[in-house]
Amino acid sequence: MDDSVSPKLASDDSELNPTDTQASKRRKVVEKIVVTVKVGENGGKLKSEGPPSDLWSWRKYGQKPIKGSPYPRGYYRCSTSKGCSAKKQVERCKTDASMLIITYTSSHNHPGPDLHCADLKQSPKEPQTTHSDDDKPPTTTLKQLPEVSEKEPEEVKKEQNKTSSTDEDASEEQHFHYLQSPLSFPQNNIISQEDPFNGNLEKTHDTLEFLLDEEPLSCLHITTSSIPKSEENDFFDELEELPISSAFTSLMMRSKFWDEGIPVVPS
DNA sequence: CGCTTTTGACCAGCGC
DNA sequence: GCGCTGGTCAAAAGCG
Repeated sequence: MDDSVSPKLASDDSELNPTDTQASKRRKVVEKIVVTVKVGENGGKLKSEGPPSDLWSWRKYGQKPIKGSPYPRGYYRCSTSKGCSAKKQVERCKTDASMLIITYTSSHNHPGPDLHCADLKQSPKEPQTTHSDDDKPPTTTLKQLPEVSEKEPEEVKKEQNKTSSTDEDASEEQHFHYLQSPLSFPQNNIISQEDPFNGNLEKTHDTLEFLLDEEPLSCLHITTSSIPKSEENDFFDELEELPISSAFTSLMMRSKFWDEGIPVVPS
């Protein structure tokens, strides 16, 4: 499978981190972004650990039980573009099963899928998407953004109100979607910069920005389920402004500045 | 028929 | 130097 993926550790890290070269084949750190997502109680009900659905299509290529954690960690690779080396690891928080810890590594070597796609509730994962090559996504993406942003917040609102109490089956999937809604990432979103970055406010900031560019949707829902009403309002307020950010984000995304922006450098 | 997911094995880095 | 753990590969099975 990994057609473009060279055998073993050759293209991935090495390419991105010329400095590391062979010295650091795998375990050495690469750009790493840790995002914590609250998937709700049913999160676990989703197909195996709940496949993270982003704008990009991810293909699972491995799963391993992690020491110290009762939940296994899933390894995903971006399948949106063949040559894309973007990867992400998804694992459940050992302390809070409703929390998903998504670690993004490497960057996408291709623009990005259609943002509106995600919003439209399209299938979380499109079959190889329409554009197979690294072609650029239709500029329409930008245009659609505004619409999307307006929609998302509303939906999220509803969901929050409703789900806050129950949403068992049917909403499961939908719920998940909302959680990752690209526009709903208020600072609340738990972008827990794991240890290395922890304590570095600036770093966190960077990461946040980075996230915006890299994963327009990496956004999740707020983890703290107990959000005071007043905050909620604020939260939505932010959402309304998000559209702009989204567009901005998308712009950045297109300029693959992600490649250069290394948010986190866990020393 | 093609793609994704699942599972086991192998490889390599890291700590002791 | 050895053992452990994490990460990736590869083959098979399942699903759309």
